[in-house]
Amino acid sequence: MPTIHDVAARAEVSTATVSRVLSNPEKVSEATRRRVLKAVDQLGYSPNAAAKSLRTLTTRKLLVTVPDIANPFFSLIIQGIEEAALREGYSVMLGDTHHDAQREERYGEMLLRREVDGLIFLGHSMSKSVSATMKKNQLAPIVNGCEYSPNLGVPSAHVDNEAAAHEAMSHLYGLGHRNIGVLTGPLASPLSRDRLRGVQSCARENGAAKQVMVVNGDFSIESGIAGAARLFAQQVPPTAVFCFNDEMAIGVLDYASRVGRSVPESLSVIGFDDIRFARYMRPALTTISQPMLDIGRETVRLLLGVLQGTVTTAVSITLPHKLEIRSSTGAPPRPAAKT
Amino acid sequence: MPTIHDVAARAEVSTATVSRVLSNPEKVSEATRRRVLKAVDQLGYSPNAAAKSLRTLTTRKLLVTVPDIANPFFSLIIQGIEEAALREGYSVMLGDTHHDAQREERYGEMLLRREVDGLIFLGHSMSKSVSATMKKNQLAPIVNGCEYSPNLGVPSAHVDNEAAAHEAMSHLYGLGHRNIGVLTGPLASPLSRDRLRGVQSCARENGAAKQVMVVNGDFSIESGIAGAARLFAQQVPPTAVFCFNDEMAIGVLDYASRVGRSVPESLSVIGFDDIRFARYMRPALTTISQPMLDIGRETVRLLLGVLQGTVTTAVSITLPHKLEIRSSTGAPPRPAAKT
DNA sequence: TGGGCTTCCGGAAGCGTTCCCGGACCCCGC
DNA sequence: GCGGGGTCCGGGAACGCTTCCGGAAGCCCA
Repeated sequence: MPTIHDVAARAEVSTATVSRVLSNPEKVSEATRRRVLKAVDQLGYSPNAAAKSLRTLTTRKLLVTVPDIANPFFSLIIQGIEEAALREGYSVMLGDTHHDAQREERYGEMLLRREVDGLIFLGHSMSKSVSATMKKNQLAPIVNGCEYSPNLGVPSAHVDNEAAAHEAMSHLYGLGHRNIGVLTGPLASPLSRDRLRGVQSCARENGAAKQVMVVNGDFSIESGIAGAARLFAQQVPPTAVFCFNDEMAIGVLDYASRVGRSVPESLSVIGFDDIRFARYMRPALTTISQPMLDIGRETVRLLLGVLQGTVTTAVSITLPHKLEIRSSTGAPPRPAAKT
Repeated sequence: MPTIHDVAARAEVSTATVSRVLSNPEKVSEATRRRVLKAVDQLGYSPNAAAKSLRTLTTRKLLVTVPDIANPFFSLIIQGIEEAALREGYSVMLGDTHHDAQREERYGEMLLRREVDGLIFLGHSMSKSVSATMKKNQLAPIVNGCEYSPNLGVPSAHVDNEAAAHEAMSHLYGLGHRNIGVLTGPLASPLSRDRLRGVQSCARENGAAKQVMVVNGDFSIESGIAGAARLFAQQVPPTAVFCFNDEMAIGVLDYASRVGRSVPESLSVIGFDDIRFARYMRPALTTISQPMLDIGRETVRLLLGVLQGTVTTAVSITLPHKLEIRSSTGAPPRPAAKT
C-alpha cells in the first residue's frame, strides 16, 4: 500500500506538495500538479484515513444510533441521513441499540474516542455519560431525530406529535366513534407522552375523556396483537383504535381479522408513520404520515451546523405531518352505546 | 480532551505503561495498574481511535453496502451483521449504493484508505476498481451476502436460490397451475439468473416450459404492480405468479385487488424472502423464507475469517430456505385452458 | 539594475498511539 | 557475594499525514 512518500518520490516533489495537490490543488502549479496526479494514478495511491484524521482531528463520519434498524420507519430516516451525509462528504456509521443502555454507552463512546465527528440518535434514549462528558461548555455534536425533549438540550427534527395525535383522534370522533382504544409506545419516550397529550386534549374537547382506553405497547407488531386482545376484552370494547405506529396497527388488523371483526365496518384502526407497507394492507391503513427522508436530512443539516458552529442552541425543527385517510377507518357499527 | 500523556503524567508513569494497562493489563503490576486506571477514570480518558488505527493499521470497522437500506429484507440482514460485528468488537459503517456505480466506487475506496478493515456487500454489484486493486495476491477482505457468483472470487453466504425457485414453482404446479407468470429481479444479478434457472428446470420437468411468462422487475413494489399489469395483458393470462421478492408480490396483490381478481381463488401469488410483513398481507403471502439474520451473521464470520487468515479461499456458504405456505396460493380457478 | 511582491515548493514538527529494546531492580541458589 | 533469570517500566521511534514557516525564483516597475 503506497504512502504519500512513495508518491512524492515518484513525482520528484516533497510530501508537502503531494498533500497540497490532493487538498488544495489551486496552490500548486499546473505542471507539478499533473506530475503528482500521474504518480498518484500509477501507484494507485489513496491517502490513509487514520493518519489524516489524526492530523486534522476530524473523521468525516457520522454515527447514527437507532432502536431497531429493521423497522421500516427508521430505515427510511437512515436512508435520508445517508443521502444527505454523502452529499456533504460524510459517511455514516450505524448502531442498533435495541434500547439497551450498554449498547448506547458503547456507541456513545465512539464520540469520545473521536471515531466519529457527531452523533444522530433516533428515538429517545442516548448515552448519559457521553452527553455529560461532551457538553462541558458548549453544544455537543449530538442531535436527535423523531422526538422532541427540551430537557435533553440537543437539537432535533421531528413532527408535531401532539398535534398529529390530536388530528388522528379528531378524525375518529368526527366519524362518530366514542369509545376509542389507544395503543401507545413505551411511556419512557417523550414522543409517546406528547402523543398521549394530544389524545387526551382531543378526548376532552369531545367530552369523551372517560371513554379512552389506553394500553401500552412497544411499537412491535406483536405488541399490537397483544394490545388488541386487551382492548377487546374490555366490557365495552372500543369501536376504534389509534396506534402510535403502523406496526402495532398491523398487529391490531391481524387480531381483528382473526377474531372476525371486519375493518372498518365493525372496527376502525388508525396508525402512525405511514411506512411503505401501510397502504398495501387490506384494508389500506389510515395513518399519520411523517416525512422520514426529510427528518433524516434535517438531522444531518443540524448536526453539520453544530459542527461548523452555525447552530449554537438546541433548536428544534418541526416538520409537517399529514393525516392519510385510507380504508381502515369508517363510521362505528351503530350509534355509540353511551352518550 | 485528555491524551495518553495526561494520563501518564497524572499516574506518574510513562505513556508506554498506560498503553500496556489498557491493552495488556497482565504485563503490569497490580499497583501501577490501579494507579493508571484511577487516572484514566478521573480524566475521563478514552484513547484516540485515529492514532491507534494509524499505529496498528487496523480500525475494527466493517463496511456494509446495500442496494436499498429501506428494504426490510436488507435491513434484517444488516441487523444480523451489526449484532455479530458488535459481539466481536467491530462496528459497522453503512453505505446505500442505490445500485449506482459511482457510489459503489466511493464506498469501495474506503477500503483502500483503510477507513475500514473489510467490506460486506449485499446484492450483486461491487466496485470493480477496488476489488481489482485489493486482491493483488491473496483474498481481499471482501465478502458477499445473498448472492453466489463464483467468478467474483469472494466468499459469500446465501440460500440455494435455484433450488428455492424450483420449490416455489413446484408448489404452483402441484396446485394444478399451468400458466405461470414470473416476475424477476434485474437480470444483471446472478441471484435472478439462479432463480430463473430453477424456474425453468421445474417448468421443463412439468412439461410446461412454454407456458411460463417471464417479466423483469426491479424488486420494488411499483415494479410488481407494473409487472402484474403486463402479465394480465397477455392473451392467456397466468393463473399464478411467482415473484422474486415479497415487495413485488405485494405489488401484484395490490394490482389484483384493484382489478378485482381475488387471491387465491382466481390468482395465486408467491413471493420470496419472507419479510416481516409478508404474513400480515391479506391474503397472507406464501413465500420462500430466507434466514436473514443468519446470512448477516455468517457474512461477518466469513469476513473476520479472511481478516484472521483462517478463511483463505472464496468459500460459499449455503443457508437453508423454507417454503412458507400461507393463503395467497391455491388451486387455479378451473382446469387450465390448454394442456 | 535592484528592491519588493507574488508564486511555488521543501523541511520539519507534530497529531496520539503502540511496541521494541534495554535498563533497573529483585530474588535465588551456589 | 555474585551471576543468571525474571519482572516491570521508560525512552523513543514509527505510523502517514497536514501545515507552518521560510527560502528560492520570477516578475514588475521605478
